[in-house]
Amino acid sequence: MPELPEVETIRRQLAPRVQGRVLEALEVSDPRWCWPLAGTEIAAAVTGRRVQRLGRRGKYLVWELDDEVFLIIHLRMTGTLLYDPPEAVGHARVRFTLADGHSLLFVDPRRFGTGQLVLGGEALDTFFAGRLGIEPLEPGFTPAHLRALARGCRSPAKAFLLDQRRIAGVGNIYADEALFRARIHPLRPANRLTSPQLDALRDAVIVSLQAGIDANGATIDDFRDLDGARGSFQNEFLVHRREGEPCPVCGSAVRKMVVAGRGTYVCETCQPRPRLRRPAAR
DNA sequence: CGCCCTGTTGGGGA
DNA sequence: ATCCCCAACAGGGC
Repeated sequence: MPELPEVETIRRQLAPRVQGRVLEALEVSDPRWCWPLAGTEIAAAVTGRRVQRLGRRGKYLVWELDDEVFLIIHLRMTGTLLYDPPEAVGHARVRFTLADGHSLLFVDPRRFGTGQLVLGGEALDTFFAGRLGIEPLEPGFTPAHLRALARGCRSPAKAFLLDQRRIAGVGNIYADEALFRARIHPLRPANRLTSPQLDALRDAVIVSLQAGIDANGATIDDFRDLDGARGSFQNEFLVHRREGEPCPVCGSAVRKMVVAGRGTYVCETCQPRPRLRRPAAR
């Protein structure tokens, strides 16, 4: 459930509670979590080290420990972090114990979440360079940059946004929201977007992600914050998961379709369907 | 009750 | 480059 805004929300809540603290223990009860490393190897590497900073890159949470030891956590679909959790919590996978007496529990029913150990700043750069593109909320995410990314990309705009190697952190929900705000149909090939459309898309990505951060990730109905509190407002989205409901702009019914293998919500009045290109003459 | 489908992600293989 | 399937589980519809 966490996309960039949700991971950022977790980071902001968690950072003041762990930064400057020493990790006293790490117990991994699910071997899948840190495969191919063993839980004991991760524990040995992080134990006794201080958390210098808790950062984020795309949808990854980055624990920067002493001696350039990095623990990189990804929550995938259903991962959650709980600070000082109650005793009986199902699907507990990893327990962090801090030297100040507090603890943190990684909970993940579906077990897609991962924790990886990276040694050295250079290895960290390599790790992200192979998987993540630009940070959409950083100044480098310019109209020119987005135009360069779209050039030569024949995939539908939705697939273009979901590819983490181009833009880091946009997931299925915020992709729908950004495309709606930019009035772009998810099926339109990225390399056939006009310059004004790409400029609008850049702004729409930023606005959509920032709206999610400003809502503390509470827009996703499943989202639990560090203290297990549920988001108060569900359904803050403009079109996502609003099949059949009226478009907030024009009132026509929001349609659901499958694009890039994911459920996709669109107002086909505001986001006109691309014309099928005539097959090349031969 | 059981079967089938869907899902907030990313990696690997075709 | 691009598409499809899969990981493992819960919940909803039929």
